[in-house]
Amino acid sequence: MNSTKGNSGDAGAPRVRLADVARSVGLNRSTVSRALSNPDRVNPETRKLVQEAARRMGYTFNHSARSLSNGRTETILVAVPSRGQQSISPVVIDVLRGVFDEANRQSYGVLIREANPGDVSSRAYCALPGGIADGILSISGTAQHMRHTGLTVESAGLPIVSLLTNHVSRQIPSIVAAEEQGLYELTSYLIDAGHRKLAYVSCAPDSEHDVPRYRGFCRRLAESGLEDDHVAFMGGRLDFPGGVVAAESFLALSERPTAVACVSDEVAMGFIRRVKDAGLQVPDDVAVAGYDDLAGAAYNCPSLTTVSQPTYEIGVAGARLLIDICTGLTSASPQLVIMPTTLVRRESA
Amino acid sequence: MNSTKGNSGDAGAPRVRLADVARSVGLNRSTVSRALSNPDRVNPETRKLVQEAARRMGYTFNHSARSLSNGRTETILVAVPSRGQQSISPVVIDVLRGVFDEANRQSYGVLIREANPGDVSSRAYCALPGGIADGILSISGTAQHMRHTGLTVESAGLPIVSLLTNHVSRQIPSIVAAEEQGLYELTSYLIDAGHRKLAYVSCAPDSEHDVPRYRGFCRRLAESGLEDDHVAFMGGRLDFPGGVVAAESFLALSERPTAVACVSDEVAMGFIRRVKDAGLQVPDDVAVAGYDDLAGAAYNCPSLTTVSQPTYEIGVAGARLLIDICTGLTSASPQLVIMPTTLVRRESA
DNA sequence: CTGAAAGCGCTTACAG
DNA sequence: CTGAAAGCGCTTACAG
Repeated sequence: MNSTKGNSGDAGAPRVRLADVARSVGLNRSTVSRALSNPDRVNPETRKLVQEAARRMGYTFNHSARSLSNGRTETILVAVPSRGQQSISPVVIDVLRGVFDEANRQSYGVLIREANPGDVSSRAYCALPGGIADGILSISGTAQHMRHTGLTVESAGLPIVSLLTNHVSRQIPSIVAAEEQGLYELTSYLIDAGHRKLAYVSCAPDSEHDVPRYRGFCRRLAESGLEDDHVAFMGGRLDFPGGVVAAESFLALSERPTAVACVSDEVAMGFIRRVKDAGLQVPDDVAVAGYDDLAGAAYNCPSLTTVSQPTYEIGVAGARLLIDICTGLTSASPQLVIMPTTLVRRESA
Repeated sequence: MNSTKGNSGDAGAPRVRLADVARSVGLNRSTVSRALSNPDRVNPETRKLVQEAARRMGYTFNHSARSLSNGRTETILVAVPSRGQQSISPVVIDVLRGVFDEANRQSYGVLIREANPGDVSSRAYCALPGGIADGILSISGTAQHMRHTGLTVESAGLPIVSLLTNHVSRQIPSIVAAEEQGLYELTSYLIDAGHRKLAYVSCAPDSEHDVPRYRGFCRRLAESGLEDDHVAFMGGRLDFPGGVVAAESFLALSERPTAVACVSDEVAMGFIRRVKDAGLQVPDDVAVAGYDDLAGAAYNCPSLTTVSQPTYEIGVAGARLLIDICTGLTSASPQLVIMPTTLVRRESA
């Protein structure tokens, strides 16, 4: 069958197998297997004997064989949204860190797939082979994304958990930040600071992240009877250039709002840059706030007042929930977990 | 054996197996297997029959079974250096994008492991199980890192390729940016602009990335007989705060250099911020340049003159080289590939 | 071109 | 507590 096991590119001697260890200690393979992966079901002395032999011989189990046999891969597949030419979003990266740490802790592997939300042909998941992962973690997946990549519970045939975006209506357990509440509090802060004419800068009006944030903004405005006087700008993109574009619209206004809440830190930075270039002072002429609390937010000039999300914690919680579902510890019921955000006051607003 | 196949968390019907397809078309499993993974070795009509049945029945192969049988996982393991509490370096992220794209193109999976260079106990690789990946891609691994994580050709038992850092002396094929040349050209540019007293800002004097960059800086200085008059500052960290620290030392100087080359963009941004706060003008009082050409470099105020590295391309080339070695297309000889850098002129210098 | 058989390296009921 | 056996779902020389 595979006498030429190990490709031409390999280095080193052939791997030690379970059978080799068994032979060396004079025990059956089943006993050795148990001693290694189910130590309590074996005589303590046997256990020790086997474990020492395994260590001495440099035995490590074969992942494919084990998975094939017991039906679990102890690997999770993480789907991160591609932004085309642009680098992966720093927010997603931070969630990923949490996922790595938790997966590591539980000795799970993490397989990553970058998926293009717009590209219908990226059927990476429609034909997801079996035996590759026990579950799927979707980070910041849009509805379109979920549909196009086959990230539905049925078509994947694997449990799915969504992070950062709420897909409980698709029967997918989701862990999100309290985006609406975050913007509600930020808006409160702006109103308390005396602002009466506010603006909101979004990227696309119906984007997954824009909807709850804008809702929180409007809700707070309504509570102070200010909802009729606000303005909403569209940058068109969730990044620095998007903020610049929005700032142009802002500058063109005859009667400008005195405070603007941006959908993200990157957008806020672009907005600030443009209004500063136009000679305005931030926050004196216009207060500008962001959302995300990226590493760079503290270093911006002026430093950004923003909403901090527990990205790392969402990653940890997501990995844990998914693994618990995979192992049957938790049911796959479409629960929604909302993690608290916190307002970070700095110079820009 | 595994009658309870599929964990309690799974969704959907049991997977279709090769044998199911075989039965449905009245052919042997071997023929079906060939028709699907080695189409040329089968009668065209048979092929079509099988492929249609497979599609109709929603068959996808089982990755574990296939790997176990043919000895290849078609997966690469990527080791990215952990920065502790900090987010993964944006440079590494961009390399990763290239890796994803190329792996995808070749239908390879990408398994990620974040490894802590300082943490000796992170023996993630020492006990790397077989059947998990065909090769390892190490991104920006330091020597210490490689040693501690068992990333040596012998101990991993798998081919390794190093990206961004040169480990050919450890018999590891490496793909790096022309860092020395990049700084040589940047320094040329500064000298041509009339600067005669220059400074270099490093993070740690013997860091993998500092050595070649500083060497390029010094070499160019020497060519103009300027090597005795330069200053080197240490920020201690490869980030914004590191640049701030270095700027303090700079400001304390009685006779200050007129141009400073920083080891990275983040460091340059910190440096600029601090000297601006001290009332200096950039580039008029002091010209400051970075290295990396991060997305934010263009948005900094002033925008950064810097050295651009082909990070995405290095990722693509790295994945391709590793896969070629795994499949035996290329030998695992410790070749060194040096990708060209380019000087990006903006406002800061 | 196709089929029957052996084998990849594990795990896990089932006996004892 | 341990062993013998069957089985996970594929692939691939080997015959025909």
